[in-house]
Amino acid sequence: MYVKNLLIGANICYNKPIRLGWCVMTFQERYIKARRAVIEREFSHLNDMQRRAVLTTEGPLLLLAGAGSGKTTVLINRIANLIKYGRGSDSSEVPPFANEDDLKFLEEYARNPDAEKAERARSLASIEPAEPWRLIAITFTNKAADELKVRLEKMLGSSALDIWASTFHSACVRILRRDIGRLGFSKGFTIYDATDSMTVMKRIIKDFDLDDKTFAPRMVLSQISAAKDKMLSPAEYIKEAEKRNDFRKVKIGELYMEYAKRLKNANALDFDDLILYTVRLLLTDAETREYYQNKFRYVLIDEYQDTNNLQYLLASALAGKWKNICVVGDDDQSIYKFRGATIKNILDFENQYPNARTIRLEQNYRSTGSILGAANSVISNNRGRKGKELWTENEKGEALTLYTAANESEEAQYVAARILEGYAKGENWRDFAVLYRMNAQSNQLEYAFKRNGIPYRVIGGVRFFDRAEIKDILAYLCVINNPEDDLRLKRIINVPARAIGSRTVEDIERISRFENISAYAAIRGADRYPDLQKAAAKLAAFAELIEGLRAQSEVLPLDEFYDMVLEKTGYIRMLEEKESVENASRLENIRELKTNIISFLKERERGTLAEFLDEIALYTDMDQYDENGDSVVMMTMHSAKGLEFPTVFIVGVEEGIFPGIAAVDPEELEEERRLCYVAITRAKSRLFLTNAHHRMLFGRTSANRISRFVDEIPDSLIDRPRPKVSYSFGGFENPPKQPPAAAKTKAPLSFAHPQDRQTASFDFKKGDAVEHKAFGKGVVVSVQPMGGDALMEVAFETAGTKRLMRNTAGKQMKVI
DNA sequence: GACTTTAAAATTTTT
DNA sequence: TTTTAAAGTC
Repeated sequence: MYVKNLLIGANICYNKPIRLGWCVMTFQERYIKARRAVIEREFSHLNDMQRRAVLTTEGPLLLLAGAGSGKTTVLINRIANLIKYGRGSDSSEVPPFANEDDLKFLEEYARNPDAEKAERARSLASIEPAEPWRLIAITFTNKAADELKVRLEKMLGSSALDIWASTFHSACVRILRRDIGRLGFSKGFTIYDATDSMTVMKRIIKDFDLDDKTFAPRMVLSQISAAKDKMLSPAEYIKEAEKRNDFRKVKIGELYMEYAKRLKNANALDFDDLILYTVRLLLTDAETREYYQNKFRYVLIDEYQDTNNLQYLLASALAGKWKNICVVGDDDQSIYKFRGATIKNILDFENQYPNARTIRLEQNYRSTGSILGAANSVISNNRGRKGKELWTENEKGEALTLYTAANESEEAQYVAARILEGYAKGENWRDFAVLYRMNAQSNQLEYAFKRNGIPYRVIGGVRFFDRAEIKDILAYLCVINNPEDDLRLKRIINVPARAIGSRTVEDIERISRFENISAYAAIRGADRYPDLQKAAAKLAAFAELIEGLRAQSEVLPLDEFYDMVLEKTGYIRMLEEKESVENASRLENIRELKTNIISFLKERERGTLAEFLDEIALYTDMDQYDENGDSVVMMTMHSAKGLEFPTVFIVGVEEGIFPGIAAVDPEELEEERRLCYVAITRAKSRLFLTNAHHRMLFGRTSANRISRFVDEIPDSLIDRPRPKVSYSFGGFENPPKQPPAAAKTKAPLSFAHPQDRQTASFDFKKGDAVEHKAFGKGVVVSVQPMGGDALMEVAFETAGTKRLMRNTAGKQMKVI
């Protein structure tokens, strides 16, 4: 009885005042306990570790969050806690005004919360609740940042909008737009993306008369990026190279110097610069530093395992005053070393902050036991880990399936067959994802999916924002916004053709270099330079065009202005003049860009051109991926990070592909293994691994051994095919009669030859006027046959343009 | 200055 | 194999 009372001592103390002799808790202890109990109640939907992470608000915190462990949920709740209770859950302070009555109230409220008393409870339990603007949460992708924003707003209402939830890069842009003047740049800087940097570097290498094999632009740029990561200026870089008598490195240093100079002249910053200059600003300018350090009482960094040195410095600088820095990451999911990410940041966190606390989130809510077992088993072969083992209460589920195909096209057909099978059983297309090591592998899969009428989307590869027409239009907008932007000006000066040829452009370049003015300035003063006399009239007309649009950009709403740019520049006319499939899709893309503008305007009603360009500069394809459309998705394993799917296929699990041929040293191999871990843990309930006996890649056929990663999965978790099940049969035309495992049920449908598949009774042609039950009237824009089905694009009068599968949509739609 | 041919390169790529 | 850029031709 005594023992029991002691164990539940706290409860006893609630009822009986402290007079009872055996109850040794002081007022302070009881208050802290009651306060914590009150706050804990609010997060009772979380598991113990998650809750602990939410309630640990003060000081440095390392959150090791395994795949599928509810990381984002924790982040959101932690922010909510900070805003509502401040450091109440993580402090031993007792408010000086608190009395016995308050304590009793808290104790009672903890046991029996009463909505009417919530406000008093909150004020007694909180200590300095954080104003939303005191929080900064940094992620890597816009997608993650947006998700954070949306979920925070849902939870906290509009006050959530004051939280800085953004990517590293957009946070930096925000800081720099305010204060970059202190570094001698103008606030109107433009942002160069990777392609822009490449263009500049190619040009420099040419101007320097260097061999682009010894000095491959890609390699030079990555050296420069590495230098910036170490905060080395061009001069320092050269000095270091000279000290080591490294001629090649000296040359690279000179290229770096010229690159920096050209960007400076163009008033442009590349992606690395955005962070570099922000860090430099914070380190050198006390005023700016103090402003932000004071402001951000709580700093949260997501995906910490993927941060590079600069990002690490930025995070440390921002958290410099309050030291309330919470980093979330998973060392096992670090897959971006080649981009400068260093796993050291997460491994050394506890050394950097000796008083850091570490919490592991190891319960996985996503995958079956088998999938998790496979993932754990593979990753356990890596050394240099923080150590963490995921576990789950989910059921064991189906075993993994390994399928060995004869060649890559049979492999693709196998994947298609399994998907058709699942679809026939009522699963959605979007429940399937196919992951590969490199984009080049998507081709055969696309063929197979087309043959079988499976709607699909490929993420990555040729990117929307890398398409020529999109870059052209954006270049126009950039030049209008900032005519000094030489790079983009050169891109569009003769697109569409204005009879301003490469000769003239070279003259302009020479003059602008010689006079140390921008290309645009040279163009405006064309009649003053003898070399430009001949082209002067055309150049003047071009300058006139830009000036005119520039004036309009200040008065017209952005979407109307966009239309005007398309028209006045003659870009649309150029595409319409020559009718072709390519041009049609280009027009489509340009229209797509307008939807971006419109949705941007929805967010910010009076958004300016400059603001739009900022947002678009940091935008990627992944941000366009919406989970809502129903189609199978294909992407690289890298792109899949952070996503989840009921069924996942990992194709090409072969030595030389995955792990890739370049993964020679142990460190690189470990990175590949982490990539494997990421890929496996994307799957919720079913996982297929496939390899091929012979594979043609880049025009060469090779026979690869099966990936070592497969061998690292215990036999008990994976169904391997019976020996020689398929390869005596050859390609997909002669598939194995009985595909192994998982396919035991009715395979025939899935292996039907394409031509056997029922042809639809619906027939739609391009140009048909149609009426759809749900979408109303419209016109068929395109019909692309896909196996027995067809993918149609239909422009509806009110519902916009939709992509529909003929056999499905045909039931809802008729020609009118 | 526009168009055509040829040659070389192809991990992965959050911004 | 496929894509893209740079050199060559009209």
